[in-house]
Amino acid sequence: MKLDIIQKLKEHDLKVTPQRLTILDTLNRYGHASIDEIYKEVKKVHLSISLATVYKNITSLLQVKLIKELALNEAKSKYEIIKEPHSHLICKKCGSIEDINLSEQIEQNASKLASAKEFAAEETELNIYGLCKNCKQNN
Amino acid sequence: MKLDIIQKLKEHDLKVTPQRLTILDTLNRYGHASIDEIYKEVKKVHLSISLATVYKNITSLLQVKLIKELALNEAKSKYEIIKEPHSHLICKKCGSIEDINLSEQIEQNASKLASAKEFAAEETELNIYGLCKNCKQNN
DNA sequence: TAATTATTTGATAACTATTATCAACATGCT
DNA sequence: AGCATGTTGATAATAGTTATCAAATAATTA
Repeated sequence: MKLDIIQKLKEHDLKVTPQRLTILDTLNRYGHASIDEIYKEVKKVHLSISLATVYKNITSLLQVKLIKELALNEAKSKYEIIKEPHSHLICKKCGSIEDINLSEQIEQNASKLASAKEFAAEETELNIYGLCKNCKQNN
Repeated sequence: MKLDIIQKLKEHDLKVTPQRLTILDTLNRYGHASIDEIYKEVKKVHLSISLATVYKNITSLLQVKLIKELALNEAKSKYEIIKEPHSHLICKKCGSIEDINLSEQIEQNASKLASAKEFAAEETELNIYGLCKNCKQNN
């Protein structure tokens, strides 16, 4: 089930610890989670986990590109497991984040714009801020 | 020249102080700047400006929407004066940021995707991470 | 499976970043 | 000029992140 993850950890000399797996599992279940959210959630399983352990793991998981940061305007960064490229619908009110498929058009268009400036694009990030379905109604 | 800015400040009961104008001027010249960069720069003019003053100004300028935050992955946020919508080419090596025009196509496409999810899009943000012309060469 | 090595964990100290407080001061208005 | 209100600068208080290090654990080897 998570053989690919374990393999990637081993490739980079990262050990497969229960804490690390629980962090990854939390990210999987949450989709996107902040340091605090991860910490609170992982503590349910590992009562004595240290906040520092969460930070250290996030750093190493970023380095080996198992996860990526999602830096947000006026809010704390969230982290997500790397999968296919996608965009984000970010609710300004409740903070919820929904993934949507990045149409290829957009990505192609973006890298075209970039190469016109002789910029070597590696990653395209499209974030849409606004109000989610729910918050739009209860306004 | 900056009548529109002064007007907007007054509309929101923000006073036109020299420090505040210098911060705006710095953002204008830099294009994008972090808190630290603004602080260092403004200090050249106002020797005794406090870091707290910079923070407070950034907060109030954000509130009245004269500037916006640019939250970056693995780097400190930068701030920019709000003008026409545009995208960013962000160099992972030197940290430089270049504005590019967001083709209308992309924006339209994005809000189409959003409304399909019943999401009320307010702002679309397209960031392209990679290597700038310069860093690409000296690699 | 015991021994060995390298990494990780947890606790906490150290450091960095941000916000709050408040008296003195500056701005905008009349 | 005089008043009301917002701002500044200094600094204390918080919050967020990173560094340190001994004890514990995972992975490897014998």
